Amino acid sequence: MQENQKQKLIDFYKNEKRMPTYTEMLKIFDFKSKNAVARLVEKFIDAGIVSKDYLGRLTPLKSFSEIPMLGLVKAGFPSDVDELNDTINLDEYLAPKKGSTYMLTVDGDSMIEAHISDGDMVLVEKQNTARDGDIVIANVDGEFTMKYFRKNGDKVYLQPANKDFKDIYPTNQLTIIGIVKAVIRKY
Amino acid sequence: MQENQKQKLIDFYKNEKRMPTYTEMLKIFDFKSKNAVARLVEKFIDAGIVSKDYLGRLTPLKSFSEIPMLGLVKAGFPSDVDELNDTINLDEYLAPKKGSTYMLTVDGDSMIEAHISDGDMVLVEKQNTARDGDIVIANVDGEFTMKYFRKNGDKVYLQPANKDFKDIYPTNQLTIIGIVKAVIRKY
DNA sequence: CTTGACTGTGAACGCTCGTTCACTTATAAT
DNA sequence: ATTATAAGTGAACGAGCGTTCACAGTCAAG
Repeated sequence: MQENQKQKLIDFYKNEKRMPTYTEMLKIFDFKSKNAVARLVEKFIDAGIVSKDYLGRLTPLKSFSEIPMLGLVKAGFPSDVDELNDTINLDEYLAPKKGSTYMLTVDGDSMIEAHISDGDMVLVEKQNTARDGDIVIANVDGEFTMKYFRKNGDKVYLQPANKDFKDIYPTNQLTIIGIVKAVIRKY
Repeated sequence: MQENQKQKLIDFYKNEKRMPTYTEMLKIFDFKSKNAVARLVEKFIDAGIVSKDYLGRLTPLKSFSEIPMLGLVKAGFPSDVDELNDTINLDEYLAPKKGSTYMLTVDGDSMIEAHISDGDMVLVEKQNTARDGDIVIANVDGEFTMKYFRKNGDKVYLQPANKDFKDIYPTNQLTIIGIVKAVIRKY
């Protein structure tokens, strides 16, 4: 099996969000007999690229949606990447609670000392409670903002991560809207 | 159609990486006739949750893999989330070149002024060229490191983002291994 | 040249899929 | 009570699926 056959299969799955039928694979791999396809599928299975579920249907395995997790930067890239079996699915890793996760763009540098810069993206899980130290999206007296949530006894306030900003003590209302679960910056 | 029917469908797709057959949906939705399933599927299609491709096969739409992109933090959450149609697929957004993207854990604070901290994750695209200003993973004289890549005429060196570190001028060898495309920090 | 392994073709077959039709039950309006 | 609409049952059907068999071509080893 060639590497580009594997890629063709992955490409199909990416485009169609499903596995191809054997008839479709005739075209994909330029065969003329479904038997040839069946043999190729067996090789895919042996190679651990796909599997068949309890109904005998083709299902994609890790290589379709996961990316390799290497160790520390210091360790560099291993000579043989195949040796590594630690992989991660970005979707599941970053947004496990799909229904209640949202992405926001950061505006301003009030959290710069927490290494969250203007223009970064944050993944927020919607919920209305927070613990001391969480980075939250909150509505304070009608304004939306992202800050550290601080709770000291029954004293509650929002704390920026920037010397130029002051702590925010709500005068009327402080509503926790969500908790920042991840920061993403793209170059 | 109830919301939890939609969720059952999404859960099935998440687990099996494919859509259920009508017979499987009998169990999922507790029907006894495939006709009832067919009617429900029509509603799913009308609701824009799934579609049928050119072969008449069910395929998932955005709600299966994408998360909503809201605007700036300042803008807060809209009252009606459904009004937003801007969504993003984390996998495609962060790792468009699946085959050559790897995830590394950052070791040390040499890039702290670029707001990349010890313990952060970086997504790296493997390639052996870089442009001035790129953040690269490189092998300098046998050591792996992450730094700014600097090129001034034919003078090439690596520059940390930390006053406590000095620029690195390779004595023997400098090999670009990959370019940092994204930084991810999870809380 | 023979042999065997590998790879592909072509055709046949049973099975399950999604569709469809007639009928029944439930819900709500008049 | 009557009617209309929606929602579910059960059975039947054609089509396409994945499987399998016999057979042909290719290539390297003996």
